[in-house]
Amino acid sequence: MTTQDELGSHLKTMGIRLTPQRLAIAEVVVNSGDHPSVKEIFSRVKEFFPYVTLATVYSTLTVLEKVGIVRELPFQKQSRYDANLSPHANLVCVGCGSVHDADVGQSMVADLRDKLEVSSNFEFAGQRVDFYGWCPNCANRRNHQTESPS
Amino acid sequence: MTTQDELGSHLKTMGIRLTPQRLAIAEVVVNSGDHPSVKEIFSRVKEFFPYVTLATVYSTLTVLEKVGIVRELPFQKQSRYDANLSPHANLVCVGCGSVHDADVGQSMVADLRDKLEVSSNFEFAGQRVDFYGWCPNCANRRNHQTESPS
DNA sequence: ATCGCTGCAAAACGTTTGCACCATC
DNA sequence: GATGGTGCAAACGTTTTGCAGCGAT
Repeated sequence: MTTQDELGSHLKTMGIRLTPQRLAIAEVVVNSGDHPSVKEIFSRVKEFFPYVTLATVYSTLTVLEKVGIVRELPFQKQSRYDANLSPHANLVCVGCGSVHDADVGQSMVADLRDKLEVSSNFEFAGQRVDFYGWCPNCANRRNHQTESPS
Repeated sequence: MTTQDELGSHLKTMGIRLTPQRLAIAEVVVNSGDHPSVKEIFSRVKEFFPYVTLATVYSTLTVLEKVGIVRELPFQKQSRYDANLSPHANLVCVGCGSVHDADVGQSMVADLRDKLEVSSNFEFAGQRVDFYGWCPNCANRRNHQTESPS
């Protein structure tokens, strides 16, 4: 639950020029429970700014990432954007493609990072933890559906 | 250390037609310590089969993934391929782009998965754990290099 | 001899870039 | 009024697809 005002002042604080499009794009990503793809962000923003283009969405997302408001999650087909910047795991449904944060396990992600940090001479800067599987809906549909429907 | 014969019989066992190109592509991925990109696989295979094309490499990698010999690791710019199918973490250098398996932490990845599996109603099928940072080489170069060289 | 893989070319797709006009500061 | 963001169009790089000839079975 982040207000437009909060987002707006955050952007201004970072010396970023504030436009209605940027505010709308930021709000879509920040207030989406899921991790929307660029096209999803594009179409949601289009409801308010019918003439907005993908180029603007891409450019704005890059700016928002640079000031630390969102994170890019590159996937095979297209990138999604995440407003949760703390170490956490994502649950990716291989059925419907939905992506959601795992409700628990944040500390384990941090623990794993700490452990790897001491046992390797690697300077850690970030991480990406995705678990693939079937969300409740898709798992259900999968189990109750015969291979060859009559 | 996997021999061509072992790879060959694995492919034959799966009912996959065995060609010299496929053998070479499989060997490159399986016997590469790192996780080569498609273009890297392409150029390594080209040393032995100068007329091989990217289309063949892509098609073969898809087949190899289907029979469970390799895994695709999609990155922002291009996909890499990994022959280590057990749950593990990757160390991705943001300086040089290299990708290597973390030597420890496999059990923690499995533990995290187990914990998430009981606390969510998600049917797990796989995972991808990447840690981003600076490899020893790039970290060194970064620390010993002034921002503005004279 | 059959089936399907290879190599070639073209298409498809997400993302990036160049530029003139316009809005924010 | 100056700077830089927007929208439009074209470019780019990776991946996918269609197809004829050839190689593995």
